Amino acid sequence: MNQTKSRILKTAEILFANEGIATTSLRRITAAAGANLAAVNYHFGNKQNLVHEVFRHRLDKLNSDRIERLDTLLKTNQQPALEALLEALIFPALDLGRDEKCGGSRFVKVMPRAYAENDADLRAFLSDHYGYVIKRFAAAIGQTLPAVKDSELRWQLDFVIGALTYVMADFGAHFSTTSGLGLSAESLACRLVQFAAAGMHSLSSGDDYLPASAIN
Amino acid sequence: MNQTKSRILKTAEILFANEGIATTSLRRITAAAGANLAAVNYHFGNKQNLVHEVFRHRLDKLNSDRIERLDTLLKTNQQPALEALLEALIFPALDLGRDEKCGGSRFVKVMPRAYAENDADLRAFLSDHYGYVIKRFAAAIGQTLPAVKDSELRWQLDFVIGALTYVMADFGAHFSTTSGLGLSAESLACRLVQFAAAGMHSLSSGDDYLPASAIN
DNA sequence: GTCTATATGTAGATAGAC
DNA sequence: GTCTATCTACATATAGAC
Repeated sequence: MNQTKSRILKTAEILFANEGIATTSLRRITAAAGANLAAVNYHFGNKQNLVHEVFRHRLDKLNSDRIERLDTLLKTNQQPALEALLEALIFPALDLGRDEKCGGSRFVKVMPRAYAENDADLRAFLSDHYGYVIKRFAAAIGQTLPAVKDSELRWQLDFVIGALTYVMADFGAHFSTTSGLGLSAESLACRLVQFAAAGMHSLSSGDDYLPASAIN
Repeated sequence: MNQTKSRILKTAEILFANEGIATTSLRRITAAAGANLAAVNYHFGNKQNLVHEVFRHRLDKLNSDRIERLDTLLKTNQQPALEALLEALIFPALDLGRDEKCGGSRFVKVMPRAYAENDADLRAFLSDHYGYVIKRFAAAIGQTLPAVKDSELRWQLDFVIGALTYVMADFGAHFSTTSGLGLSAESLACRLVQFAAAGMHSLSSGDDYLPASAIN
């Protein structure tokens, strides 16, 4: 890849992480990258495509890692444990967050913005390109927890992905400044897997929780 | 409150929810509210103050509801169950999400943006005004789970708030279009409480989870 | 309290020289 | 492939008439 092009891509990722996607101007990006404003349009066509490329650059690998782990699990074990499936979903994400050298730890702060900024085009791009990953995990987890309806599973996975997304952003923020508050990405990932598995097992146990207000 | 002022406040909330805070212009707000552009500066001073007022308008009540529930729990029971404490944290948020009539269901889509857009001023405002709420819950939960270190508890509450924030935004989006995918806000809240309590109990049990990759 | 008009800055995008 | 210069649109904010 052209040097100017890759500098713009890298700088865009940093600024998107720190200052948001919609609010970061092309002028700001090119100035920080030591490139000319017109270079963005030359190399990427327009801002929208630049945003897509920033995500594609990281998510292609993250999601192929997830699918690879999932396939390995399903090949060696036709009914993997919930914990193992959650590991396959969660560990690659926090591996990315731990990757200081290639800048993956920067990208984990960009990801939550895709959800929160709610850019219709970006959501469509992500859903088109990576939606099948969540679908495949939902299907595999559905096999492991047959008592749970599909619509229930959908919400439970939302809990898990919400916690993962939020904690990645928070972890990314603290990791760079305070070296992780004494908690490594790996141990954080283990805690999240344990947390999520316990939560999902509890919700699939059939022992429905009743609010205290309904008991009193 | 002046009619023009309250129309601007309400319209700003809707547009912030749908299109983001930084990216929604005052022109767009006043045009949609049927007001004049200059009215914003007259009634709110500047855009920053308008943003603060949108949040204050909802969060004052949400957080006083949480504190009221927490105080009631602590008054009648000096060691409340984890589930009860999580209810006090979570139920008011999903009550707000269910409030179609007064527009609370709109606001739940604005809240995640406060995290994601990472506006330093807005974060400071929220932390200054409402940070004590999370601190009080952390303290109360710490009493109930004495085996858990403060720094651990911090991450676990992040899991919970991440799941809550994410699911509120997602729920708000689907609630308005499909009437909630067959799941009421109340039952969603119960599931989240059960999920979070099971996760936190598991992490405080001392049975540390080991990744499958470490076992093989 | 509400309006028009305008000052001032910045956004994305592109034409055309080199 | 990279630059300068510029177009067009839209941002926040304010002064001053009514």
